[in-house]
Amino acid sequence: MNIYDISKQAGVSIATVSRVLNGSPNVKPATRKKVMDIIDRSGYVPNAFARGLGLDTMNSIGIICADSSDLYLAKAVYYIENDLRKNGYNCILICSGYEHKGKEDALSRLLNQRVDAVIMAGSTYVEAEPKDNRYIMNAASQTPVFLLNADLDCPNVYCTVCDDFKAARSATCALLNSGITDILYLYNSRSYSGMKKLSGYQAAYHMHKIPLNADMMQFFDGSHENIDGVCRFLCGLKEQGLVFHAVLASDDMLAVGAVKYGKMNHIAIPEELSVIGYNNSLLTVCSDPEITSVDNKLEAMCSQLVRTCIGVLNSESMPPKVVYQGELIHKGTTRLTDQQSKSDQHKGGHF
Amino acid sequence: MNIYDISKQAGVSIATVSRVLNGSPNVKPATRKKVMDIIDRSGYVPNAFARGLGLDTMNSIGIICADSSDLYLAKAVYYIENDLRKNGYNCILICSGYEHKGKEDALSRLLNQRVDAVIMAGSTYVEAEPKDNRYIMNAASQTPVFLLNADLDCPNVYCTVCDDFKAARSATCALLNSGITDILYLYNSRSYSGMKKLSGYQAAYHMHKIPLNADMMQFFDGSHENIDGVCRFLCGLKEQGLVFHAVLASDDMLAVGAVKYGKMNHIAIPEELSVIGYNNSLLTVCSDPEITSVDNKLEAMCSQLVRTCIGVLNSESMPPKVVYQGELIHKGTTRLTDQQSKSDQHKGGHF
DNA sequence: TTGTACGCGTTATCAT
DNA sequence: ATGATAACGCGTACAA
Repeated sequence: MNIYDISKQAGVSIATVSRVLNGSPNVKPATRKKVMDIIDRSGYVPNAFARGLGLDTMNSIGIICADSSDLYLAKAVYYIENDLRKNGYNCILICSGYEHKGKEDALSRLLNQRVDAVIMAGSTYVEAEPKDNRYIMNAASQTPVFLLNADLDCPNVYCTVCDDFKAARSATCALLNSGITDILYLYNSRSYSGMKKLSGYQAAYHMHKIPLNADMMQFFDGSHENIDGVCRFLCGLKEQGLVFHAVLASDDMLAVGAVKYGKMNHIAIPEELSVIGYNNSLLTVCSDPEITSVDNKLEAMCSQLVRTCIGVLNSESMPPKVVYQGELIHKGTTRLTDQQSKSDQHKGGHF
Repeated sequence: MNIYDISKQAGVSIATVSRVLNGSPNVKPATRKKVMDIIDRSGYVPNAFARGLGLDTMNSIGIICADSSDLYLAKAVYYIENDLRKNGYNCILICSGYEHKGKEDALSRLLNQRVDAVIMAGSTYVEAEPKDNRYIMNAASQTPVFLLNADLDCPNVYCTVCDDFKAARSATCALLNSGITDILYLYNSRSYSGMKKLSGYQAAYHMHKIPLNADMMQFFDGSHENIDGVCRFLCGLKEQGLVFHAVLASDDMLAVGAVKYGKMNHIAIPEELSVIGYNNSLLTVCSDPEITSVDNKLEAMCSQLVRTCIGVLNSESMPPKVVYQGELIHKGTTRLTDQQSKSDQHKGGHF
């Protein structure tokens, strides 16, 4: 079944069928009805490939993320797919993994597919070495690129980020204000955003004029699901004599590990150990007590990212960078008041 | 840049360029090299739409799931995408939601895109009413359909499932054998697989000649993330006077709620309350104690599903149905021995 | 309001 | 081993 078959059966030319199909106003109602009847009866659907060839688009957008089963990225993909679909776009999903090669492959795959845009979700896509971001810039010269939680200043690249520096600083300040000065910063990623969080932690100490201790910034080098490993890692630190009364984690999963560590060692939470996670994910409510966490407004960010994307595809002028503000959500692993953390957000504007 | 530009620069016809591109053996090595040099230098890539039009495929496969941010489905999508990519296919992801309309829309969208195959992940896609599965059968007449965790006997539909009936029965038997006869079955889905699990629970009681109590099979009607709601739901049951010393949940998230319920009411786990979850997801290790859960071999199932899919696309003969066996993974919320549960798997073969 | 004819960039068939 | 040319099915400029 193609447009010729329909045109023959309806006794009109393919141009008229095409016009009916695409809702052109220049069709006599009677003709339109006649054609529509044939189309409905036959169940004809235009061939998407032919359409794509002529229009140079199949209305599809690529989404790259490192691991779509990661709690945070899974949410991001879900929000983005929903919004794009509402705007008439299909999503081609590629999980790139965390290695550079995988990222480049994913991007080139999508460009070969001639997607209308590429969305890269996750801070892992912008790296410290400028040359490692070259491949994104090259892609952007062909197709608009939209980054979620990563920042890259380049034409045709649009960033939607959460200010992780401020959020981490606020969280740290909240702990410092409550009188805890031995805060262990626990992280598992050295990505752009990972480094921003670390800087935020450090900035809070500077603000409070408390010297930093390198041992209190610990990198956990393990799988994103190895909660038990995090727990053992902290036990190891304790055995080495490291003393800390709070853990600020760059990810909720690390925070869950910290809570487990506390329980295993009979350390009361939050009385003797405060814990703050990051992402305010489902994990925070699985834990007992529930984990205080930084909410980084993922849904709002995704919604904004798609809005920007659609705008760009419609040749509207769009901001190359939109910054959201994280918010500390107090739950059961801290004994902080909202007042304290809020006052800190207003300080430190000099950073 | 198109194939004509390359052919001109190389001083050959487009046919030769095409042959070089597609690795035809009928090209003189010297010519091949000459053409390849031009291609490499210019960075030319064949137009995917034109290619699609000619070959009637763009090597893309649709994945439909209700909610790609659901822990279980997210894993499924991840495994499937990875395997398909290794086989040279791209994935178009659509989240259909749990309503019928969304599912139909998703499917028709993919068919319009002329995907090579459709994968529907999740038990929600096969419903009790045969007419509600009509849309899948129709799709199957155009494109092969692969179901994960759902069973539909229809030409061109291939099913990869886990025997949830047996798994639920084994889990229930394990509890019964340990002397607990008041087991609350908690579920949140009336899908095909949801009903299978429920039947498994009931079958175990039959096997042990213990009468069923309708109050002990409770449906939780809430969001997939409302752990607090589950907890309150159980508290409500307790207040109504319902007595149970074990909870068998159709989903880990429900089991997490049960553990929380136990803690809130100072019920010792597993001493006074055993809890078994389903899916053996990350949630089971977030909880304290870690939750005993039914592992349904998701990764193996996905791998098999993709293998079947690739086989079908290559016109190989493939089995329309592959059944996996779940396995009870003992963790901290039960006091069962492997022996007990294993012996039950061998009984009841008459079901 | 409608129809004709061409272009989109491949792949494949058939000559040579 | 290579080239000319016909599909593939649609959108659309232009003509009528």
